[in-house]
Amino acid sequence: MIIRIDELSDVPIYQQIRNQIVMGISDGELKAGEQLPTVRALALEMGINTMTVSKAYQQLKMEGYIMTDRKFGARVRMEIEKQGSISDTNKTELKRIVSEARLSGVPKQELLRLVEEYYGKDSQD
Amino acid sequence: MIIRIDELSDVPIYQQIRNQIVMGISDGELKAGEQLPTVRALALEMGINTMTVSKAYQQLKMEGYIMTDRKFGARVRMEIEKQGSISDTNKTELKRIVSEARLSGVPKQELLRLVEEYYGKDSQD
DNA sequence: TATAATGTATTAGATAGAGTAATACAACGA
DNA sequence: TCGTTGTATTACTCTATCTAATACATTATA
Repeated sequence: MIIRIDELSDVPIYQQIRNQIVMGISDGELKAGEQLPTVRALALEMGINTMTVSKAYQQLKMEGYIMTDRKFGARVRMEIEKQGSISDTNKTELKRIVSEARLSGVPKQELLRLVEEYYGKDSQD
Repeated sequence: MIIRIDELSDVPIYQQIRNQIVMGISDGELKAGEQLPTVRALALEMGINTMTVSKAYQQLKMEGYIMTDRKFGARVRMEIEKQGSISDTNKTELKRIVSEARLSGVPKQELLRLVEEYYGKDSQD
């Protein structure tokens, strides 16, 4: 999996790494049980510090997305716990994005289409 | 319009103010041409510094949402320029939110419903 | 047994952004 | 003239981010 860092973004590097891995899992690009690059390998590849990658992995571990092990390194968890609800923070963010899009003249259908695209195949479909 | 600041949030205060005003405009709570509180009044009311509010207003002005005038203070712009598209940043954010929701077991329909709710009545409906 | 690789902890420092604070200025109405 | 408006300026504190250099425990492998 290719991880790209936007140097101009105000989103912290470790957060960008974390986000892209989460999206990779959701997309199916990263499968359950799959091993992630080692912190050293990823840090070397991206030209950043080891601890920056470690922070991303720690957060992912704390959130239940991955497991870390000195034996196998970092792997995607087999069964990610399902809260079943959207966090208040994400709800507020979603409302902000929808509001900005609406004021920019983006049709509602375009937003719905994007959500469909990003969500992908639903197991309930 | 009531603006609430989440002290625990890692979103900067001036950004929270900016976001809530944008959402207020989209919701119709703030109408075109309506006058916003003065920077001093809002700063006093919220117990924050004048310049923090000024930063929020400057950003809103730069983005085309409001107009500032020494005569009338800050007002919502009559005609907000419509780009017609969603910014790359917001697209990435939207994908992140959708991915997290999906992995949390939130059904696609729930997300679509939220977007509908936040968007409100579409002029094209 | 020795070596290498794993995630992690520790400590320190540099840098930038956020927020506060105190003033001051120009523009405009009353 | 006086008050209010947004804004500019300057300085300071505080925090988060990121880098840097090590070190440690654990485990597979030669």
